[in-house]
Amino acid sequence: MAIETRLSDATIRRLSMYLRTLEMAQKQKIRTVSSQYIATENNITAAQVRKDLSYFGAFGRRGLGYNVSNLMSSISKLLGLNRIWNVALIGVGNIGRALIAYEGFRNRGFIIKLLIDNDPNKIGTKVNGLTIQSPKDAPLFFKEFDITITIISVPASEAQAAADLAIQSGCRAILNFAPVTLQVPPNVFVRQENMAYEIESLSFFLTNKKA
Amino acid sequence: MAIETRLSDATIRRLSMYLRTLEMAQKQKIRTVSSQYIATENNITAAQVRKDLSYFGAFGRRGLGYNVSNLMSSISKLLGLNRIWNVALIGVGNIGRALIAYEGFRNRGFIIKLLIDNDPNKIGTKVNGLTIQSPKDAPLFFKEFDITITIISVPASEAQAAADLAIQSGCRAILNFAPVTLQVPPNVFVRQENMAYEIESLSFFLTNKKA
DNA sequence: AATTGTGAACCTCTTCACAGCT
DNA sequence: AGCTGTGAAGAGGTTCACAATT
Repeated sequence: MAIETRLSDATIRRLSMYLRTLEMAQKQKIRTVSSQYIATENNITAAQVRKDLSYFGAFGRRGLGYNVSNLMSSISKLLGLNRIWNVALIGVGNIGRALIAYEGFRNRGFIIKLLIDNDPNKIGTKVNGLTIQSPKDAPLFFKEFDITITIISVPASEAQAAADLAIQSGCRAILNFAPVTLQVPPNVFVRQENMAYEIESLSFFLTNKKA
Repeated sequence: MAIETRLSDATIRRLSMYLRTLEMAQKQKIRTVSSQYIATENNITAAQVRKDLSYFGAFGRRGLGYNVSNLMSSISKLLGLNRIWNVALIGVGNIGRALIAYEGFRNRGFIIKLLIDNDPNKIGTKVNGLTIQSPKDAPLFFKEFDITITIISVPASEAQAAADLAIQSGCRAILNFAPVTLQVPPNVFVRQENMAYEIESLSFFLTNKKA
């Protein structure tokens, strides 16, 4: 099915949430769930769940609900999770190392195949069986490993250069952990992952909203 | 100034972005910036910047723009960043260790003072000078270190228990790295940090939107 | 001339409410 | 009776456009 409607980022993120809810339900041998069940697990409304799914098709049965295993496989397909994605990681520091070992990526088919760092002391050494490569060899290795997604975990001051390198090497999707807004061409997708922004919003609420 | 208007999460997150833009401007010895300058750096509109700031007061001068250093200190105060926040971290695994070393927290006054893990082999050992404590001693240590924010970096299956522990220990703000929607009382603030959700939204776009 | 601050218009996302299916 | 799918209504967030100020 072609996706025509303008979909919000929020809808896509919620699909990921629904998928986890379904996985947990399946572990508990639950065969069928209602939109209300999914909603309660995620602190949202049942109408939101149904509306989100309706953008992509009709997956449920009126009066009965959704078959857990069918809906899981539908959402997996929608999110492009029924395949392997080869991932490069630029910046093998503390955060980078944690991400290399992170099961949450590997479990979903995101396999880190290429490590890049500009520190001469790191280049040539191995982390988790992968040799750290020099930025100047990036275009070569991006092609060799058929990289489609790049994770940036360098300091803020180097993030734009890292993004430029990934894009020059043919990569169109970036997950950025540096606290910088990257400037990229319109055909490149960027997701910002910002631990600092989130903790700052907590301090804002603690400071201003005496609950 | 009392904050009465219903503020969106998005506005708060953008304040963090503006603060970083201002810091970068200051490093370049820029004294004054326009809303357009801040907007361009963050890929948003100038009207959005002005509207966001207007919720909190009038920080600029018509015809001139915003004084960098004044606006920095105003936003810092708004976000509650003009002080130290004592932070506990539950779950000293790969992600946890990276967060303990993460400069982005410390630089902003978020100081990790307490480490908790339920692995008997870890309890009593030290990481970055901090002794890992047992969950059963949490209430005691939360009080002793005056913890106001808890970072959860345990596996998904243990995240709710970790949140319950933090809340029982008197903590009202949680930064959650586990891919689970936490159920908490209405007076507790939770921010979800989900690396997996973000990379999945990249695979969605790569799969569906041939740009 | 440049730029802010802001009410109003606009647009997008969420919720409602109910017809339609099981 | 129970629950989905969805058009319409409602709420919320963003952009416009311009008066006010330097």
